[in-house]
Amino acid sequence: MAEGGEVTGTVPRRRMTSRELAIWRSLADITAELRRILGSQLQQDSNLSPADYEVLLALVEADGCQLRSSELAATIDWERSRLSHHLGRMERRGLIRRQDCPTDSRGAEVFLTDEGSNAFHGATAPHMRAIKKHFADALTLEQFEALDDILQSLQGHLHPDSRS
Amino acid sequence: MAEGGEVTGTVPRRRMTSRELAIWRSLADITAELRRILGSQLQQDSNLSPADYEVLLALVEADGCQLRSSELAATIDWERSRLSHHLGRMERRGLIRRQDCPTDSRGAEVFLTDEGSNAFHGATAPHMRAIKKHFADALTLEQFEALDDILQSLQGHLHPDSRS
DNA sequence: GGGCTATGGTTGACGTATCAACAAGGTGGG
DNA sequence: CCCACCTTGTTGATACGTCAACCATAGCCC
Repeated sequence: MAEGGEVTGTVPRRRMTSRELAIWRSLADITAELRRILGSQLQQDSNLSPADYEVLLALVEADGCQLRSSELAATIDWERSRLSHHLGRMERRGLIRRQDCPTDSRGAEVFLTDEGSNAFHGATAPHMRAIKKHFADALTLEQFEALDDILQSLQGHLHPDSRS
Repeated sequence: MAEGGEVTGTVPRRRMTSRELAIWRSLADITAELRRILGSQLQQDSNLSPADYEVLLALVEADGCQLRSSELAATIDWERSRLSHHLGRMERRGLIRRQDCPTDSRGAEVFLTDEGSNAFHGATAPHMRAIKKHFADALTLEQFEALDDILQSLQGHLHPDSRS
């Protein structure tokens, strides 16, 4: 993995080649298609959008299946506004409920309903199967190693100072 | 790149490991963030959305900077309905225009306005720079090789029969 | 030609994401 | 206590993507 004799370690190199551009486009297209496939599979199997699933996952993993709205937003890295709109829709569908927070009258506690919990648990197994089928089954162990390495480089490039 | 002595060539392997799942989540998150960054940069620099850019690119590369609506849809792989909505918005902004097709009275020809052409040409250089800065500069040549290989595997897995 | 089906394109409804503005409750310094 | 300021969460406007329904024309077969 170590560089050979070529220089230009961390210095931005010359120009971007057309091959590098093509690889970016391919990466963008293929990941978009994977998202689309997995999303519509999830919708078909469980009537949940990927966004629903993300919210439910965060709640299931939280203590007592409930979270302050802003903690939930921080957990899944959403803007508060987006979360508020989405929680409104999920509440209408009976997946979650909100109630006033006892310790801060501005706040809201979000918690799972039984229906939300059932939906999440019913969705997980088919969703994992779909990820395996469409993504994991395509790659060899060596390719996973290489991809992990690449993703760490990209992550480090986007957020240079976040540890680990 | 050839497999060692391990078996299980094309047969779906055992279970998906949690590491493989984590790599998928990381891939999805990082590519989403890259799209977001590049998209908002494009918007800031040129007041174009990524979708606008894709449409303009297809038109610029077409003969005479014009295309039948359905050819355009095929070129960029969009549903006709999505394209129709988007062309409506782009037309309101003066980026493109539509006119009846002389050889097929159902059809519509889409063509670039001067404004659309200028917007596209002004957008390209900063957009390329942004892709270089946020994506290409993060990776080594070896990583590009590996990523290309991985993407071809994924592509082949998603569309087994499309040549090259 | 008359009718059937396929194709090209538009529309409306709905869910979703982002932005800016906002209301209302907290917090801390004077 | 009071006021300025921060945080929490909601709302409305706008843009976007998908789906199903739709209209008009083209192509075809009798």
